[in-house]
Amino acid sequence: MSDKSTKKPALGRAAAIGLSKEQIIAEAILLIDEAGLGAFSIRELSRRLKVYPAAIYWHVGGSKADLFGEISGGLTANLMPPQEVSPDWRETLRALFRRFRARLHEHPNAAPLLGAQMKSNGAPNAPWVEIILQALQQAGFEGQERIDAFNALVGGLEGFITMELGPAPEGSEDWADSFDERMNQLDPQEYPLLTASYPEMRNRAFVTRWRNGSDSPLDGGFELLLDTLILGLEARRAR
Amino acid sequence: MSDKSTKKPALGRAAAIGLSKEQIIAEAILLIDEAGLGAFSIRELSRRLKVYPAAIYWHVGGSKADLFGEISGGLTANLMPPQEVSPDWRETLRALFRRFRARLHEHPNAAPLLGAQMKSNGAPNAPWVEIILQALQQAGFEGQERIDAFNALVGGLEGFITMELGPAPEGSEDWADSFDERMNQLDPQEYPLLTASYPEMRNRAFVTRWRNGSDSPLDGGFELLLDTLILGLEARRAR
DNA sequence: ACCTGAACACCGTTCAAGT
DNA sequence: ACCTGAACACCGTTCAAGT
Repeated sequence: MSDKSTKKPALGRAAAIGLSKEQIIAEAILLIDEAGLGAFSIRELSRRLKVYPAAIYWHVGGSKADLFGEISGGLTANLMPPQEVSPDWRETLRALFRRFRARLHEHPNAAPLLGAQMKSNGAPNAPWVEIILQALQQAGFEGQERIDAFNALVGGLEGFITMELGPAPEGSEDWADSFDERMNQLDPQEYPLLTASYPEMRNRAFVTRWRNGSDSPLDGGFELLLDTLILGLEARRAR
Repeated sequence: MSDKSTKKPALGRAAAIGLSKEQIIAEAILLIDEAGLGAFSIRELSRRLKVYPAAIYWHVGGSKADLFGEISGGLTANLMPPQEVSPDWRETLRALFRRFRARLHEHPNAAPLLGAQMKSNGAPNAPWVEIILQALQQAGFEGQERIDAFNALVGGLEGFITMELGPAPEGSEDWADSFDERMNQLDPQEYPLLTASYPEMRNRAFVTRWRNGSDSPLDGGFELLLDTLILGLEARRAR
């Protein structure tokens, strides 16, 4: 029976719709990009694909979490091919995490799937991990300290991006007035630095913002963090 | 009419149940601690309090997000009284962020409300911000660089904790087998460091874990991050 | 193999009505 | 002022049945 790769997709058979896993994931990312993770639902996705909700479940393993895992996995694949790894571990780390951040900024609404939840397709991003471990080895870290340094780098930098792209509160711009008012009520005697810095920190710093990082990216903070971590790792080795 | 602070809570009137905002928030935290953020719902909360769902809405402003904001705000209040701030900025930062992490580890399931989502009651934690800005001033940071450093510290450290306490995948322990198997299939030639380190990294490092930080805390990574950041900030000032 | 169609057990939120 | 009771418009997921 030549039911494999006939041009017409199984015309006459029941499955003439030709839904595929890749197609579902692609449409899911589109939906998340447009409407946000909070507005995403299997039912809305099925409406877009013009199929019944149950059709989704046939292609992607039994649950919404599995679908999120697939999306998450695809988002961070192929970040840095081996030949682009620099001989200088500092450059390698800088380039790797900058690309990682840039990738997530392309799909900010999907970012929480990575850092905030542990959604994965069960296939850890091995090349990514290996590059970081290798850089740390070059920097002189061994054994348990290398693993701690790995966690510090990943937790610090991916954590930053996760917070940066965390979903904004619902009534996006209604917050401006109430937020500003509360800030103006603060006693400058008690909070001299915060009250003085608020004009520059407003929506440009954690805690004092209500817009998220896709509208107001925190480039300066990320670059300083990256720089400080590398400087700190050097200083630690120098002791 | 003395309907204020009579001993018996308005007996005879309709509202004899005596539901209060504080009571609702306390029970909500209990529910989140026990069942996790994913299993939390207004309806389940109302069942525990033995009231109709709509009763919740009367006390806490119009939405579930507002309730989450209240919880989030209460969780980080009173972290460090002014008299406990050290004259050494390094000690101040260390103590502040260690306490912050300890606080979130007491309610790990509620942690995503802080870092991962921007849930807040509209009242930024002013004392907390002021202490960090003050420490950075003592360290010699001014103007925009101080704000960048603030973002680097908060994003890096709170981000680490957010990732550390991110919710684990659903079938908690079913992941062990499939995860181990995938790791054993990796080519040691291609991934020498990862395959060699996997025994020590299994559930003790980001990316190579399926349990979350309340079961498997990443103490070493956090301490190294804190140390590295402070060393890095010093090195940056020394230039 | 792939999808329909219907069903089940849930949600968050609103609103009139009661006391 | 505070809560009931019912309703509305949604969910995720399962399962028999169709082709």
